[in-house]
Amino acid sequence: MTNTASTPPTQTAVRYEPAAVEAKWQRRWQEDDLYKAEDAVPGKENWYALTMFPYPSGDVHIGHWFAYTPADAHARFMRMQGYNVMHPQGFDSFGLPAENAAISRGADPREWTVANMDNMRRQFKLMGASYDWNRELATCEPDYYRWNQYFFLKFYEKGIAYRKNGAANWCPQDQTTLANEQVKDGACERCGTTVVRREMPQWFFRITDYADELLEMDSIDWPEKIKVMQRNWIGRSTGVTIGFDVSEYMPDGESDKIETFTTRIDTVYGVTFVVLAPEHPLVSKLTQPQQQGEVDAYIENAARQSEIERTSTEREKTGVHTGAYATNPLNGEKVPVLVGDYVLATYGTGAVMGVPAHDERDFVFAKKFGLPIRVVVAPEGWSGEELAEAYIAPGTQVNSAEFDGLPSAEGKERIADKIESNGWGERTITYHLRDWLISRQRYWGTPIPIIYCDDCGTVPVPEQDLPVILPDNVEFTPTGQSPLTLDEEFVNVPCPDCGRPAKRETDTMDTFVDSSWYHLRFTSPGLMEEPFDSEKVRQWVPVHQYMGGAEHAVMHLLYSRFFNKALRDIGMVEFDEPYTRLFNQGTMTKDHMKISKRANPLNPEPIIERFGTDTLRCYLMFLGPWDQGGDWSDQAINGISRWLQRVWDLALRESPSGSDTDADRQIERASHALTGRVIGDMQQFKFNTTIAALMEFTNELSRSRETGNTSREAWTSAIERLLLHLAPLAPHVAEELWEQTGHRYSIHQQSTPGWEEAKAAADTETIVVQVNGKVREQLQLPAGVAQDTAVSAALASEKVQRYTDGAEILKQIFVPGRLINLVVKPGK
RNA sequence: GCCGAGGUGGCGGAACGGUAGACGCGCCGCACUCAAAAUGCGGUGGGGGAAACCUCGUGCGGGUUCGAUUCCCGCCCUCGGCACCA
Repeated sequence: MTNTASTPPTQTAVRYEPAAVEAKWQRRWQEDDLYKAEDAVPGKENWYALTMFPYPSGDVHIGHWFAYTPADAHARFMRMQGYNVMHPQGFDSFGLPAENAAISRGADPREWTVANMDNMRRQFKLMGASYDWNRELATCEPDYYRWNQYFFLKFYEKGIAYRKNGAANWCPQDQTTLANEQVKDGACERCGTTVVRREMPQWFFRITDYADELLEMDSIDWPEKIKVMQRNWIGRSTGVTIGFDVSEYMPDGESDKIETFTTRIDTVYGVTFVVLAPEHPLVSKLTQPQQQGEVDAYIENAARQSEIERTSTEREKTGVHTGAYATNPLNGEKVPVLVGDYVLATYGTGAVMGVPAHDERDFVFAKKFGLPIRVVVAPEGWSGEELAEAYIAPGTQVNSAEFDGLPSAEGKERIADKIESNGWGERTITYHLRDWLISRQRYWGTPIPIIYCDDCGTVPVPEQDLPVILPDNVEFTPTGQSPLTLDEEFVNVPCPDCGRPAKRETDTMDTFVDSSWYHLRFTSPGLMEEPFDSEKVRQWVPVHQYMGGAEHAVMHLLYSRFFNKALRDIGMVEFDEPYTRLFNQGTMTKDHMKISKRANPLNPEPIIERFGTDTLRCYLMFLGPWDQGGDWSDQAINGISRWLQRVWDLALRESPSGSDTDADRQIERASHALTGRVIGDMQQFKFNTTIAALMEFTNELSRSRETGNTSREAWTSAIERLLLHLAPLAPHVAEELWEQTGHRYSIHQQSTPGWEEAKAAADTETIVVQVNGKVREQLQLPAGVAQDTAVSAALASEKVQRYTDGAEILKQIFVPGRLINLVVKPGK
């Protein structure tokens, strides 16, 4: 320091220099392996704190900081609360960007990924997060992905994995199929390109078998929002499947029925037409010769439409007659069979019964095609007039034969009974959820361990031959086939069963397979013989606290739950859910706009250089409630910087040495109150109010120092408490001050200080006096003052008397420790 | 359209049904300085008033209550998710 001579005595000689402090402690913690998690520590409960691991895209950006540093603060807090905490970090390192980098600039995907991981690991270490790096894993390593293959084989054995030919979602840009969950608004979730449908054999995981169990979420403490999104995605609906006979229109005297699904069987007497999806197999058979041309043209046109166009709700409903008629089994009526693309081939049975009076879409369709609209569920007070729009709500059965007069809710049950007893159909449950399509026609992923033999068919790779290694040096020409198809050495293998020449499956797995079980691998990352050590899994999993963004609500978080249940069913884990608690952080913006590299950049590195990691960490947590995201301000971070500087000065300047017991009591009161607030807030991830409480305490200490009456003991203990609460939030500066105030390393191995409600309580309390609900006076009264004493004091106040003089007091409300409200009737 | 979260000073945001605006930013004033920066101290919702104090005020309209940002009913707006799911 150059200005020591001119420094006034009240100034500290050494200013807070974050860079030096942070480098020093990061090195020390690493040398000492301070955050290494033992699998069991006597007397401590385990706490598995997990954040959704990152994709190694290249740099740790501000969004990573916003996701990971508050999560780390919480993990650190739990450690100080006496838990044995494991907080691991790794890389979700298979995926398209690596391959796209290979295509666009000839980089090797593995080298590109490894270089990114090295860089990001370095940047992560600048965060000062309490990660146990001994447990780091990367999903692109054979030691990891071989277990994806292992699980795949187990699932195949159990029938959970299967191969099926069908129309799959195809992204023309990424040149691969996608799972339903990865299609948003008819476009690829990753690149935004409109998805098309393509017929091809693909591998699936039978997630639909778990649909009902996945709906059961009472045992997990997750945000309601995520639960709702999962429920909606699974989309369970209960109804009736009912067949409409079309035999007389079938070629060659075949007999057949159109199976339709409805949730409104109470409206079945109002059916005036039946609509098939263009892709429905009966369309070709039922189309009568005179309609053939029109139907063909319609189907061809529908096929050319994109998914977005077809599913737009604004679009006009279109359709065409097949010339065939179907018989309603309940009343024997024949209704026309049409083809319409508002009916989806992928939902229910791909055919619907049209009830225009009681379904908005059917209403529009009927109006357009001049089909009859028959009311069968009457609104209250309905007297036979025509409807201006479809009537959706419940009502009374009419025009429904023997069911007339019943409330529609009851009609639903009775009609379903009748249908079932006559064998016309049955009660059915349908789901929006489809099986998880896991095949990807891409290189940078886990090879699917299957061999196709002309003689033996589909042959699983024997377990002892795992892993099927992803070869290096393949050609990247996005042709719609996996690059692996061009690797002769990879593709051509002898059949494991008969030894004759056979070919390997060349598709790779969806990377969401990798992230479905990584939390298990963190318990035993180096293990060679098994995917994980069951004993250690028992010690650590289910994950106690999972943290990450809500964008994975129906992808990762749903897949992972499914995967856990499938593992349970093959006897590999014992619990039903992978993540007990979940917390979703919100999205960070800058100037209320999305942060993006190009349009609205916010690079953390210069911020760290200027203010230090601790300041950035605290600022991100101070922005607002973590789950609501936050808006970055270049100016406001100064406030945090100033505050930490003040903490530094308070801790290091010479302590006061007064002997005023009142001053000491005041500090003690503030100290205990602080701890109570901090513990409550930190438990609930309310970092912003935690920091506000610490700032208030800092202000209190500053005032106390000004008066100089506080004793050395009281002061020292207050500073100690401040540092202990600061430690999870600003770990470096807290550690440095801990050392400089003469404490033993490390502050991060200390416990949260204790507190007592009684000591946190004030000796006097402010009682607000209201007259008719308006605040008129504030009285300082001894704590715990009784109602009559307080009221007498209030009535003695001149300010209160102004409003009570000559008035009649009707009522007194007394809230202990808070207020008095005098309800008066004014005199005169 | 449906589901979820929100709407509070110039800004980010606090408030078990009990003093609305904690804490911070910004701004204003003062101190320190030749000066500036940094730092420290004080002030800072609107209107009125020299002040004491009065009054209005938490998206809009009602209601419950001694008392409502908070609870209830009906709207408006913003953000996120889903959406021809039969």
